[in-house]
Amino acid sequence: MSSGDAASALRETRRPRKVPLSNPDRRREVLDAVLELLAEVGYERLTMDMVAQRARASKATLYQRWPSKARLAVAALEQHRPHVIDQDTGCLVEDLRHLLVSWLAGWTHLDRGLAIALMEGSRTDAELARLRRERLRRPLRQAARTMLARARQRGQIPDGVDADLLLEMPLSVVLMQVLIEGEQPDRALVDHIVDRALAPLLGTPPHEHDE
Amino acid sequence: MSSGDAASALRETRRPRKVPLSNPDRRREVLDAVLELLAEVGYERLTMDMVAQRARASKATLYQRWPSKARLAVAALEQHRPHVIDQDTGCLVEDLRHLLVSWLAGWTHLDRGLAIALMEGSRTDAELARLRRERLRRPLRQAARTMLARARQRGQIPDGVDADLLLEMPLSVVLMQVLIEGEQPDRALVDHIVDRALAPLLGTPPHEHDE
Amino acid sequence: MSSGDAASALRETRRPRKVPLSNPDRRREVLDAVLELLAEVGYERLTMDMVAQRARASKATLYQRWPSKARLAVAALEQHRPHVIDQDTGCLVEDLRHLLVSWLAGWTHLDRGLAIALMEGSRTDAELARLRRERLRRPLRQAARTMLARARQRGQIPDGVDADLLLEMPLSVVLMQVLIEGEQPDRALVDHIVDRALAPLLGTPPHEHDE
Amino acid sequence: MSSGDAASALRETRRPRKVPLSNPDRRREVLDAVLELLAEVGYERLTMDMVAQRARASKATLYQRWPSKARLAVAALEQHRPHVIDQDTGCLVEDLRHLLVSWLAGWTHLDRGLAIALMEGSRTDAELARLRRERLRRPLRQAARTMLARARQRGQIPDGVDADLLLEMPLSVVLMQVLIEGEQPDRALVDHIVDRALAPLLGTPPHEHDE
DNA sequence: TATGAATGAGCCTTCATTCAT
DNA sequence: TATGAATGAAGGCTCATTCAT
Repeated sequence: MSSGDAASALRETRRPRKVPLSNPDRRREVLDAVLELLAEVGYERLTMDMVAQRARASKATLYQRWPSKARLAVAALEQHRPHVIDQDTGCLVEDLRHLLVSWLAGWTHLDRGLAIALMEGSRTDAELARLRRERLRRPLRQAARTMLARARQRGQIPDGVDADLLLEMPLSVVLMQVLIEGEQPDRALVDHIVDRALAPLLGTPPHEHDE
Repeated sequence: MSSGDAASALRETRRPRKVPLSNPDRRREVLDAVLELLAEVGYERLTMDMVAQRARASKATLYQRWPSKARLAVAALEQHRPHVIDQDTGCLVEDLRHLLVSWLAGWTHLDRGLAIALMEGSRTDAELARLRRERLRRPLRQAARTMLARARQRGQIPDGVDADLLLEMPLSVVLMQVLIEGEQPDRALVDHIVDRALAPLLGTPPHEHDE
Repeated sequence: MSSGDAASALRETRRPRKVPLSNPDRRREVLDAVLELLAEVGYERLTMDMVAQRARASKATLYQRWPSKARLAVAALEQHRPHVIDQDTGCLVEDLRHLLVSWLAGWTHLDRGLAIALMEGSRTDAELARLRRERLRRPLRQAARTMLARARQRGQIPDGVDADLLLEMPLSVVLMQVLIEGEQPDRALVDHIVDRALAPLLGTPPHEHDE
Repeated sequence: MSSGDAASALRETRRPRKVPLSNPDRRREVLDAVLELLAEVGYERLTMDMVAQRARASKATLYQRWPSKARLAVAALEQHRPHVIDQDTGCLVEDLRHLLVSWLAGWTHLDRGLAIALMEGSRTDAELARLRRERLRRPLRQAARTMLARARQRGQIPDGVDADLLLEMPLSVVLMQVLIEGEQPDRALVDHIVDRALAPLLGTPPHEHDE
């Protein structure tokens, strides 16, 4: 009998527990459980028992691969990389809109909880603090770099304006909405910011966008 | 001299505490200890033992006044009201700068920790969730309302611009800087945002400011 | 204003707390509260706070008069004396019935709880142990003594029978019913025992009694 | 000899406990500790620390197997089943004597304390209340059923007598003696009741019994 | 005397981590 | 390697009792 597709075997939540943590699919399965729980209850309230139960592993097994709760959380968050797509529309405002929307699209219901968990855990774990800094805004910023370079070349950035702030401002507004108000971010918020602040301030003519 | 000023008695850090919690100064002293600890370790890691120790009270005494850890935290945060000053300079950009700077001035080293503690605790306590929503941005927003109304009357808000976003954007940038990057916010950051984004975008001539 | 009838003043559950414990009515009021609580929650679960609240006194006041929880409970139970009436009907079986019924009549809903509380508290307090022994059966036994003497004189006690057991048996059955089964004892149970055991065994002709 | 008999390993009171609670002998050992403590201090005053200490286990270990103090007590009492032996001597009075004596023989020094603990705990725990009803008299009653049936067939039960009371009365007397007077029940008490009440009342000739 | 308030010593329960198989 | 089980060290909350007014 060939062992077949390990991932699909795991998906059948049937008995055959026995897949070792050396198996990457099994490892991912465990880390996904951790992510879910971090998002649901936060870092402090996450217990190793919860993880063991949801991942159907024994705590001792978890400790075999990850030496502490903090390191397990770090491993889980390391694996969770948000993705952002930069697209060249020829217009700074539209490029910004695309960037923000693509970033939002990657936010699942997990991410709000994870962001808070990351802040919580950062107090006591340096690795988590590093992840917090790296993950929450850096991906978007990096993607934005080339986009803003294009805009500068096209002369779309007014004199005296720090281009980075053109991304920073809408991004921060969206993140705050999520973290503080606790609401799910959506495309409408991005459009509102773009259309009622960035576009008029940058002197870009109003854009027709679908939906 | 009679038994005299209770507050001054408290200041002498002599053993025989014994000042009752019915004394407002003593109560404030305890709540301040709670605020410090919330800022230091967060809500989940805050223990009643810590509070008792720092406030030099027994846990039983604390429970006599506040029926649970959550309610104690709420009481502490209730007492900690941020303050913001609106000043009419005749110029939207300068009014904004003043508002943000006065808001920042109210941030002590506590506030970053408290903001995170508030997010942490919100997961499990509805009162804390309410406080999170009320405290983190509402005070600034309300102060901003009249300021923005003035600017609109003066015709300083460009067509198509949602005036609220003119506050929301710099404010969010500062808050994110604090929460995500973990840095102390300072006047320089406010000035940077105002001078390198808002002013040029709003077409306001560069302003000379001290420091 | 004359202070009037202290007891009636107490009954009006209005403000005028202030009656000192030196007042016997006030003292009785407190001890009644203790009895109620003992019956409701037992000895161990009785707290001084409960007593203070129900009696509308401060704990410190209670401790002024009674030096400990155990002594307060003892005082309350001391004051609660069951009463039994012996009546001469000329017939042993009917005398017994009357005795048991009069004893039962004195049982309020309190007594079951008190009996258990007494056993609970007896483990740690010698005074309560003494009360347990004295109160639970002695009153009835003493009342029974003369009754049984009369029966002996009338020749109603068969040869070889220990007269004390003629009381002890039905009494124990009723007490067990209460303590173990947790049911309220009633006249029907007494009648059943008398009519379906004592009377036939003693050769007494069946008696007509109203229900 | 291999690692061998777990029970004998337990008997050597050496340090390295480590025998898991999955081992029935170890489990019984723990539950026996609970029974002892229940008998000694009652239900309310029983603490998990006491159990842990006497059973040489950690509290956390206890909680792994039993989810609460109440359930642990229930488990201990469930395991402690009184036993009664019915023997056919051809004579109702002697059958009764045997029944009561065999029941008494099963009473260890524990049972008085347990009976009280059961009444205490019943106030707050429904499971304990059930146990109280089931354990304290039911075993004896059931054993008595067939015995009384035999007696009825033999015509040994006088007209008008409720046979159940013939057991209930002596049984209650003994139980009350134990619970109220706090004395150890012994064979002499049973003999006294049988010889000085039941036998003469039932018209059975005096019986010679040893000791 | 009556009381508002304080407190040391627990109590039940949980958790991250480690053993032994 | 995976796991069932054990545990020291808290953590939130309560209680009998004592102060101070």
